[in-house]
Amino acid sequence: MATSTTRTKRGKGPDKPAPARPTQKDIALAAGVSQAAVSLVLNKAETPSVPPATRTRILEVAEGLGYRPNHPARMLRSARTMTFACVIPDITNPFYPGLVRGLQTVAAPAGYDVLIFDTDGRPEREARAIDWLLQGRADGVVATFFHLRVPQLAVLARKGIPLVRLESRHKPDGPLAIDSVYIDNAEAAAEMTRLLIARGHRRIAMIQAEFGPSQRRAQGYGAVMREAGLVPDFVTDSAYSEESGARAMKRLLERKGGRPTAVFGASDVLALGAMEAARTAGLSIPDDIAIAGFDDIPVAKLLGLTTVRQPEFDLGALAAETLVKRLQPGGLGAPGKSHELKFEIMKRSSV
Amino acid sequence: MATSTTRTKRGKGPDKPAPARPTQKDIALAAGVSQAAVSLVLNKAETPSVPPATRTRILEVAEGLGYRPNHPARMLRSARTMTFACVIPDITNPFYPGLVRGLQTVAAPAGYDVLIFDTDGRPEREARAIDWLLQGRADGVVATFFHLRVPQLAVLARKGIPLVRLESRHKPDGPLAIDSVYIDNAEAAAEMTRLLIARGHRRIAMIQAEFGPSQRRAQGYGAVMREAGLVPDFVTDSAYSEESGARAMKRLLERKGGRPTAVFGASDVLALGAMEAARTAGLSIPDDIAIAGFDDIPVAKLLGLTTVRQPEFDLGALAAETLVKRLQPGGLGAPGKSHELKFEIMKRSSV
DNA sequence: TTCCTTTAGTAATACGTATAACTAACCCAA
DNA sequence: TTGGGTTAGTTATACGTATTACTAAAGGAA
Repeated sequence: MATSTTRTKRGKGPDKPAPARPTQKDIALAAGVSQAAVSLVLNKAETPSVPPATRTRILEVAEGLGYRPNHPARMLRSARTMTFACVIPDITNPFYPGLVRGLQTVAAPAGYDVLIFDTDGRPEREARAIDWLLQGRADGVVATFFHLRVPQLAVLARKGIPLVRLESRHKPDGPLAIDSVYIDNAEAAAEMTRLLIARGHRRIAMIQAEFGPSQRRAQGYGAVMREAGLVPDFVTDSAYSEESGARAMKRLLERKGGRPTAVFGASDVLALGAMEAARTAGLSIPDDIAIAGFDDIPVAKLLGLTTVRQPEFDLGALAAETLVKRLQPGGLGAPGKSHELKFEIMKRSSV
Repeated sequence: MATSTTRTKRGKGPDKPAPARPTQKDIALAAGVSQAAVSLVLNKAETPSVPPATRTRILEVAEGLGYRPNHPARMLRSARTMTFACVIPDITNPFYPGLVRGLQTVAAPAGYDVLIFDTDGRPEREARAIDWLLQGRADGVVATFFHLRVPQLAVLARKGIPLVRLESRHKPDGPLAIDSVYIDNAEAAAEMTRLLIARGHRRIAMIQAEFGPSQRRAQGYGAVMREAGLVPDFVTDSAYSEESGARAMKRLLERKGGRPTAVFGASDVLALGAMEAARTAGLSIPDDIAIAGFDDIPVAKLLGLTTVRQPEFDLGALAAETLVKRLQPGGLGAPGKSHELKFEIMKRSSV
């Protein structure tokens, strides 16, 4: 028993003798019971085999020593991490913090923590995320993948890790524990395009990003344009960043054939960059050029940006609910479902 | 040995037979060696006691089975989580994502992941964060606490978990592994106040939040105001949110004695709310009322908000570097240091 | 041949928890 | 007085990994 008390703990290096975090063994020793009894009392509300007196003593000793359960040990033993991972391209894109908040709001009461993994929208980082998840660091995942498709993602589901994808359209049900939440991006973009046309615009350009939901939004825009007998006009820059948006706008403004009268950014961040570039070029919005976006990030309202509202908080909350259900007994067997939420066109002053 | 192959794994419930993630034992079995040999090969670059042929065989089997190390088991065994926690009031406040990015940028190459914990700026959630950290979920922490002070935080350092606080001023060195990074908030606010006075303003109000760095900023503002023979004028609303800022501004505008000519928001988010309220009231900025903020969040530039730039990315990166150093052998013994970074006044069109 | 060294590993253990299986001591009824 | 049941626990084991201490076999030198 002396071995237990002389234990030095965590790194036998030349560090200061950081006092050990007390374990159940320490409590057991101090309370004169076995470690098993301690575990029983600490975890079960009702313990038929431990009388109230002993129970109280154990709890008091635990309290006195400042006992906190060792999370890694619990994870190992129970094969549960009580953690959700949130895999997103970029936390500095204002769309995602809202999503994260929605996730957390549902996850926390269910006992789950949320861990953020940024991919930068790069394929190798997305692959790393999968690898990371396969190490058993989270019980479930909410993710936006720009590059990976179901074949690469299926490994998660097969290993018992449910995944909820933030998607840009309805996905057919599949046999695996891969669900999705989405708004109909194509229809939303179509509606926004119709609005621009209704306002009299004929030369409408769309600023796209290379990957991600931009594609689907472009489809909606393109379809409506052609339907109206107009020519879709795409400018693609790399990422969902203001810099990309500004660069694309510059290219539009420098064109020989004259500039468009309206520009539809595939995301608010792109639209913001476009607005800045337009202002820098001395154009006034919406008189000289109309600008629309997609996402309705918090700033959009302040800047008067006309945009498509995605209910990001609700999307996150719904994703979390889906995961919580999946992780209840038997939940992994159900086929993958696709949940649609409604978008809304926010008409403001930029159009 | 049949026991190992018939193992069903993770939840003996009525779930689908999710195939087990292979362990070192499985590799050992398939390669005809012991688990110890597998661990050796997988972890050490050089293994004198395992010849190249065996080594290659083990690696091939591991690859073939799709082996991924079990993170919880590693954590338990090595008492290292390879995770940093980032404890912040609210990830939707645009100041923090930049900080997180800085953190991640330094943490990732050093092998650390970053986990986000929102406190909402509420004392009980801050206490929960401490509790959570004491469960051994992270090797180090970067945090902004609005309520907890060193006495409550010391427990982390005493248990060997280094902490870097995002502070609003210099902190004297302490014996514990508690460091801080900061810009001189009082001086920054003072300088901004001087700018407002130089622009001819006499009636300058400050919108404060109840807790957090607002206090320190208010001190700088108050000192300069009094020095200049002016009367500090504080309006306090609860949180760092646009709603709070707008509410506070409304109160300022509805005052009987006439409204101030300049308003200094203790944070950009507060200033943004104030701007909106001013616009709603039909005032033009800066002609009818000047507005200044603090933080230089990304939108500030777009909206032309004059503000104090905090190098949030660098603050995060520096915090991460500090943690990485602390976690090197012997790093926990050094006294706590306070690192100052420079702020910058961003003069834009709102003042 | 004997002893020593090298090679190529293996066996055992610990990390902290949860839980299934067991048991000693006592009481009560038949 | 024997058997069964309850009370109050305990013992043992497993989760997957990392690491220390050990060893069997082969090769070489004296």
